[in-house]
Amino acid sequence: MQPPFHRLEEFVPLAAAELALVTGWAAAARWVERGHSIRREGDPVNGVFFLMEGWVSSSMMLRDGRRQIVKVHLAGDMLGFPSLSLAQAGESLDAITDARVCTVSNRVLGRLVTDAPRLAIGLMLSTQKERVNLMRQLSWVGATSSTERLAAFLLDLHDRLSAAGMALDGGFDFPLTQQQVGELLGLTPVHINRTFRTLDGTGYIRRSKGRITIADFRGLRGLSANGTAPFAGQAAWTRLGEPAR
Amino acid sequence: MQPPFHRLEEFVPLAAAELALVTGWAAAARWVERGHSIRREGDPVNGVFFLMEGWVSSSMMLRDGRRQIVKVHLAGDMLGFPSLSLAQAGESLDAITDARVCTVSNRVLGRLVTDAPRLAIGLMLSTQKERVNLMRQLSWVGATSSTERLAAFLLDLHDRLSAAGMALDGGFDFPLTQQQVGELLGLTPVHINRTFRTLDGTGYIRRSKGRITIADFRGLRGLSANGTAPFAGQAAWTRLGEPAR
DNA sequence: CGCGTCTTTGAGTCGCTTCAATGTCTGTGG
DNA sequence: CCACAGACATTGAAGCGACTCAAAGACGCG
Repeated sequence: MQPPFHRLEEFVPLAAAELALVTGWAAAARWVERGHSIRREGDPVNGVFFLMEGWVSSSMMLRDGRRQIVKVHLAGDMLGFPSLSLAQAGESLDAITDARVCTVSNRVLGRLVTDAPRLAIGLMLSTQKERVNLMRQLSWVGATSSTERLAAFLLDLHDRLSAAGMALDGGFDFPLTQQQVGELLGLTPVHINRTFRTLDGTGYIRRSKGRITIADFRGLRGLSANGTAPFAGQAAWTRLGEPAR
Repeated sequence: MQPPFHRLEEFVPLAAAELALVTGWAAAARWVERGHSIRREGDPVNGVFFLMEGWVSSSMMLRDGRRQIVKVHLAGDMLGFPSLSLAQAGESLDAITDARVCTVSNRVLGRLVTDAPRLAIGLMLSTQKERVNLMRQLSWVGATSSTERLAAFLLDLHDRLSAAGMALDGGFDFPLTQQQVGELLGLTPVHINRTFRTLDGTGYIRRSKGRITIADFRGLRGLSANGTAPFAGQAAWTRLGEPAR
């Protein structure tokens, strides 16, 4: 199976040398078992990570022990970028399923601007995309009901899995526990359960163990409070004047 | 009054040529009146903005008309970066007070990597910082009570104003309406009001029109659910190997 | 003075939480 | 191959925090 570079090339196509570079990262991947941490809040920031395979959550802990999952990462995502601005890591990265990740050290990152300028710009745009996604999630959590929230999340997840070739006919693997979904959407696991039951009771989705199928896209989209974000793809790069040769 | 470049230099000190560049931006500033938009959701993405003076909100609209304010920007902030990844702007930028902003065009941005590499890296780190802040806000909104949320927001705001020299002895101007605070924290204006009254009834803060004073930092911090994020400052740059000459 | 915007207050309701118990599945060891 | 433990899902009942609806102050401005 080829490494999931689709996210890296979403905004800027990679030059041959750059492709070689990231292929080099991929060679040094390591396995992390389900439930184990890739990096914990407070750990030193030695670099960022590239997720080759599996699902990983990025979360922050509150003082009272409550946890907010900030994002569920899929294969192809870069992890840990935000902590570059911090003295110690501000987010925990935990493997939801068994996961394969490789580390991109600070040193390599620092050289990226000169060694792989197109990749650097691509990562910058990718980071902005993550910010948009965070803003969208914030708006779900801040301003919508549990049904709207869950609907929006499932649709978003489907789109992302779909882009990675991991969804077929609206169906996809779903390894998250209801507890985790709750921590992501700011709801209790109990209420997540009732909301799930509402959605599949109404026929919007179907569930079997470890798997979800979206049965009625139109209906779900009707529930969800905001549409799909119009990411610009390569146009974002062109717009900047394709500065990196 | 000198332009608020403190945010631009938080992570990487600017070279003389770079300082000249941003001073050039500042020369072309324009005024935006309180209540008016700098850019609306759906507008074309012609560049980003630098906020010279005043308060600006960045918000997303949901289909049902509800609005989520994603961030309150202060003088020195860069605005509109996330929309670089989008085909049309995904966020509205609205002047909360009269504001002075200048535009940084796509073309200028595109050249930044080669023309002002240190600034480019500084902006990249700054963007990561914004991501951390967004994550923190998400965790407030997703997992804390109204009191904790408001306390955390006021403390955070104070710290930011303080860094810009706009707070004295815990006191600062506060031009937001309770409606806007509600849209920011995911609560109704009515409930924001009651929460405010609780906070100043208990003596944590004092309010007079358009102004807030934090009277009991220790107490407020006790309410707030997470501490201050440990931003790395110049160390973040050093860690990357100071790659940009 | 009068109008619009914002703040404050009260009363009633609802969505989500809490607490608690039961059901179901999976893996594991005897 | 069955018994059992642990993790997860499901369900019910009761409570509470935040919302809704509504009305009345307070302030600023023309």
